Amino acid sequence: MLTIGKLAAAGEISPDALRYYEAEGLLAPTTRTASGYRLYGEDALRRVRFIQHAQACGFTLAEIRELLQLRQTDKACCNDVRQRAIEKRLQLAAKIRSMQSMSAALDRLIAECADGSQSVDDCPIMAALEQIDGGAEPAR
Amino acid sequence: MLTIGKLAAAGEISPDALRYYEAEGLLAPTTRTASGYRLYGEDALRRVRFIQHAQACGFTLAEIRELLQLRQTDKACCNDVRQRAIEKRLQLAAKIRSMQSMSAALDRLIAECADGSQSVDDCPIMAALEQIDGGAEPAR
DNA sequence: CTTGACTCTAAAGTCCACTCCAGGGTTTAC
DNA sequence: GTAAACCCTGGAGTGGACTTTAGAGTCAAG
Repeated sequence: MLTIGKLAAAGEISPDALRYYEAEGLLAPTTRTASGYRLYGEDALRRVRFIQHAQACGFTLAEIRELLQLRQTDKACCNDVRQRAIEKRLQLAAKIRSMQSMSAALDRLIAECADGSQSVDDCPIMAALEQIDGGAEPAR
Repeated sequence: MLTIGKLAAAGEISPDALRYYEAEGLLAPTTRTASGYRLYGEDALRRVRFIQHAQACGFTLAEIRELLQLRQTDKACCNDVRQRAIEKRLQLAAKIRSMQSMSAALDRLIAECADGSQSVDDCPIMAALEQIDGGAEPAR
C-alpha cells in the first residue's frame, strides 16, 4: 500500500493533484489509516497512468471519468470507447484546422512585412490587422 | 460619435466585452456624456477589428495590448511587431504538433480496436491507455 | 523526545475572456 | 408622460486542472 506521497512520486504528479482526482471521482484510495491517511493499492498507479495518457490524447477529466464509468456499466462494450475516441479525434482535427488557419494568417502578415525597418505607424502587419478582410477565421 | 451599443452592433461584439476591453486597457471611449455614457469615435471600430483579427491569429488580449503599446513607443519599429508575429507562429506550431501527436495516438488506439464488439474489460483501447508506452507526448 | 517530513481538511486563488446579475439612472418613441 | 430600450457600476460566475494557503495532526529518524 502506498501513501499519497509515494504514489505521487511514482506517477510523477503532485499529491494535490491526486486529491483533486479523488474529489472529481477519478481515483479513490483503497483504504485509509486510522489517522485518516490515504492508502492506495497497486492498481492506483495504473489508474494514474490511464488518466495521464487519456489527457495526452486530449480527453478532459470529465470525459476520462466517463470512460472509466463505462467499465462499471455492464452493457457498455468496446465500441462505446471506440466511439468516444473517434469523436475526440474529430474535435482535435477541428482545433488543428483552426490553428493552422491562424498560422497561415500570420504567414501572410509576416511575408507582407519582409523589410521591417519602418516605424510601427507604417507597419503593414498593424495595418492589415485593422482591415476587414485580414486575419484568419475565428477560433472556436 | 457612437454609444457603446452602436459600436457593439457595428463590431458584432457585446457591450460587456467592450467594457471589458476598456478595463483591460485595450480600448477607451473618446469621451463621456454628462450622464456618464461612453462615446466612441470612428477609430474605435478599427480598434475593435484589430483586436478581433489579432485574436483570430492566436494573440491573447495581454499580447494585443502590448502590440498596441508599441505604437506609443517611439523607438519601436515594424520589426518588433514582426518578431511577435513570428514568435506567435512558433507557439502555434508547437501546439499544432502536440495536438497532431494526440490525434496520431488516437489513430493507433482506434485501429487497435477495429472490431469493437468485446466488453469494455477487454477493450484494447482501455488496455493501451494503462500501458507506460501508450499515448502521445504530453501537451504543453 | 524532538525535529522535520509527511499528511489531513476546507476554502480560496490562478489564468483567460468574457457573461450575467442586481439595482439603479437616462434617453427615445409614441 | 410613460414605457421600452438603453446605459451605468461593481461584483460574481463560467470552465479546466490544478495550486496555494492556513491551521492542525501524524509519523520516522536520530
